[in-house]
Amino acid sequence: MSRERVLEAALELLDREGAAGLSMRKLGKELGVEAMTLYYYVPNKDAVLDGLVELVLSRVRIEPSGDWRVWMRAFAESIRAELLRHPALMPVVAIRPVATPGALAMVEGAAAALTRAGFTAKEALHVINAVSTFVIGHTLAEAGPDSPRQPDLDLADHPVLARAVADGLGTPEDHRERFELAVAALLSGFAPRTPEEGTPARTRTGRRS
Amino acid sequence: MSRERVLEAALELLDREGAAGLSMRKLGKELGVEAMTLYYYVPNKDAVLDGLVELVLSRVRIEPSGDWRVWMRAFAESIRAELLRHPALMPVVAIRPVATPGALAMVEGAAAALTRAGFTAKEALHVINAVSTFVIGHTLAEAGPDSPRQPDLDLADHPVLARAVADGLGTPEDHRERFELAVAALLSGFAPRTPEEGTPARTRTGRRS
DNA sequence: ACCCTCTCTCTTACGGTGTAAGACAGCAGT
DNA sequence: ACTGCTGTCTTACACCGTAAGAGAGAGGGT
Repeated sequence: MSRERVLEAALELLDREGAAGLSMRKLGKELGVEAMTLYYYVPNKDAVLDGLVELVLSRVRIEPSGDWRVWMRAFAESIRAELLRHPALMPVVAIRPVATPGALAMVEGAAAALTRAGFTAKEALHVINAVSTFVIGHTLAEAGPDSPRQPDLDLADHPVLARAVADGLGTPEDHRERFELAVAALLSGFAPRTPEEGTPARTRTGRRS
Repeated sequence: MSRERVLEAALELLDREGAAGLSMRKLGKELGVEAMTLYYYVPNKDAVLDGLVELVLSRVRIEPSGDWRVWMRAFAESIRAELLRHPALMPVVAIRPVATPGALAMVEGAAAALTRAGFTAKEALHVINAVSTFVIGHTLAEAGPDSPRQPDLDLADHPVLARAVADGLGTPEDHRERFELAVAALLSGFAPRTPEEGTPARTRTGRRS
């Protein structure tokens, strides 16, 4: 028994039963142990949740080399992928600012790479902040409980909405599509004051007035 | 006594005591009434939370006329402003998809305006989705509990981070600044296939390679 | 052999939660 | 006067996080 085993079991329980199903007593039962025993390995439930967030987010991959827009996009997609693996964790992730050493190191690495691409330190963190908050917001909407459709009201006199739904809005592929579109849009809106290493402002969604 | 009074009292209690302080019993006490009485006006606690989200979000203003990027930005800022008025509501907003008739009407209005600016119905909803999920994600990070600074680890060997903090990262003005920057970036990344009504792709952050 | 200390698990208990079930008061209509 | 509706209350249940401390077992020192 160890903090690691507790966290693993907690994550599994969370995935299986949802956020409401994760209680200290059930978690104890899962490990064949009484609830209070867990408190030997973990100070309280909040610490378990923090640990879960840390655990999941530590699996995010980032490889800051080459065109910064390219690896930033990969970074965004990696966050989204890890989060979508554990939808019930989303509300937890949403509230908890991650300040673990690992996360800080990751941010530092990305920021350093961005400064190498011509950004100011502050600008670099702006970019990182914009991307990560966007990803969390978007994934939150994606993974949350699907909106309770009231099928009469929906399309009645909302022609544009109706049109979009008919075009496939709301399907899983659509989610992915609009995520990628939005990330591309967001990244295309940032640029270092003094661009280095080749790759000038890649066109991607047909802008360039 | 009415659903409205219950919701008002709930919002006030939430603002005053935080999310953990909003319980049916305390809410009852606030209204000079026993907890169970509330269940005459509201089916359950989740409905109260839904009502709160609806209430706060219904105050968001949107005026879709003129340059779409301009009113979209105002829309984003309006969402942020209303959310920041009730920080304790943020975790609640984050989870609950809003599908009330009012919200739908708002979305429809914005989408219609965007199609008038040359967007496809689906594209229009992509833009709206991108902006609103971004605003929620960003405001969540902003309003959440500030990260527990461990002052030794922070700047020790993270030079870029240290540099950014020295430049004012993390201050309230910085929050606003990076919000506006990111929204501008995001919006500048979208464009209708067939732009109409004058205003071509406004420059705002010095891109234009 | 003894005892001591440390590690780990347990039991018990407290004050809180959301809410189901139903009793009861007051008032309206017939 | 009786009926039925509206609004409030009481009681109760199952669950939660966790504080406090008891007790089992192992290991080492004397």
